[in-house]
Amino acid sequence: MPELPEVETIARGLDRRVRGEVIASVWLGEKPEPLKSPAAEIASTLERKRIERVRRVGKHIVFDLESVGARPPSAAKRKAAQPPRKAQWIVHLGMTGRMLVCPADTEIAKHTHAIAHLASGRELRFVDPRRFGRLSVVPQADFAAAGAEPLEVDLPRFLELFRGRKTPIKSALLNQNLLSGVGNIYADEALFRAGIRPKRQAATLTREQLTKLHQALKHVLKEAVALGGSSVSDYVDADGEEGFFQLRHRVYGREGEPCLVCKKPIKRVVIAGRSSHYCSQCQK
DNA sequence: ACTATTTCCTGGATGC
DNA sequence: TGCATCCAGGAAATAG
Repeated sequence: MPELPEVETIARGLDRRVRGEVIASVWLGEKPEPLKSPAAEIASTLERKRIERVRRVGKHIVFDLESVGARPPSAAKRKAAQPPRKAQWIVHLGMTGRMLVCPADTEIAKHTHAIAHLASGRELRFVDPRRFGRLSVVPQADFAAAGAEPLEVDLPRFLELFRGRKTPIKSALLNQNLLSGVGNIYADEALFRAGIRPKRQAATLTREQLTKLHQALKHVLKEAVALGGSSVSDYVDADGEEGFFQLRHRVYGREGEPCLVCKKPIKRVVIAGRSSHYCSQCQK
């Protein structure tokens, strides 16, 4: 389940492997579900573009693109409607989405929904069994996440995010319109490190508690990025390498196991349809 | 304007 | 072994 650290790891790997490559042509699968933009628009936007850079915004992978096609032959034509020279390809991996870079003769995996044929002969493939992932294009280069970047948000803005919110703090952390990039694992891990129960109403948290949460969230995300993310289920990065942050999980996926601080069994409750793990002794 | 719930989707785990 | 059922969850859609 790719969250900020996993997407960051994948985006860095993709940047290293396909930066500077030109997308020659694009194949899109039959089923339209993973396509947020119309297929024809995706294809026409991606083709004959150079990948200038690959980076992460929230949980999205952003490909910054620039046209490489022949210049218009005349000034008159240049004035006519030209496709934008700059554009962005936005990929959301959902739960099970993967971006593979491989030689063209590599066998096409089941659930392959999109293939970008690169001028070098290699291919960039989007594979997503559960089809929660989404592909879209931004004709200009102005994609922005809805919420704040967790690694950049300062304390005053962080405090402001939760003011007056009656929803459980866990739900608020998962709300991408508030913070972009936090998912189930890192919400649970940050709340444990901050000593806050996931069901606590966001608005009832003290300034001191939110300050602690602000620090805990940044700390846990940075540590996870440094370790290449958490490999649970089948997550691997762009090179097929697993992350190691799952070895540092203190509550996520540890229901019934002893708290690493106080030895009390870790509890699991469902909040907004999501498993939430916490220690009833250490978190209040 | 918020908040809570439902829905989408498939593979792996579980139970009989 | 086989078959049915449940579960995982990001985020959009829907309901309240």
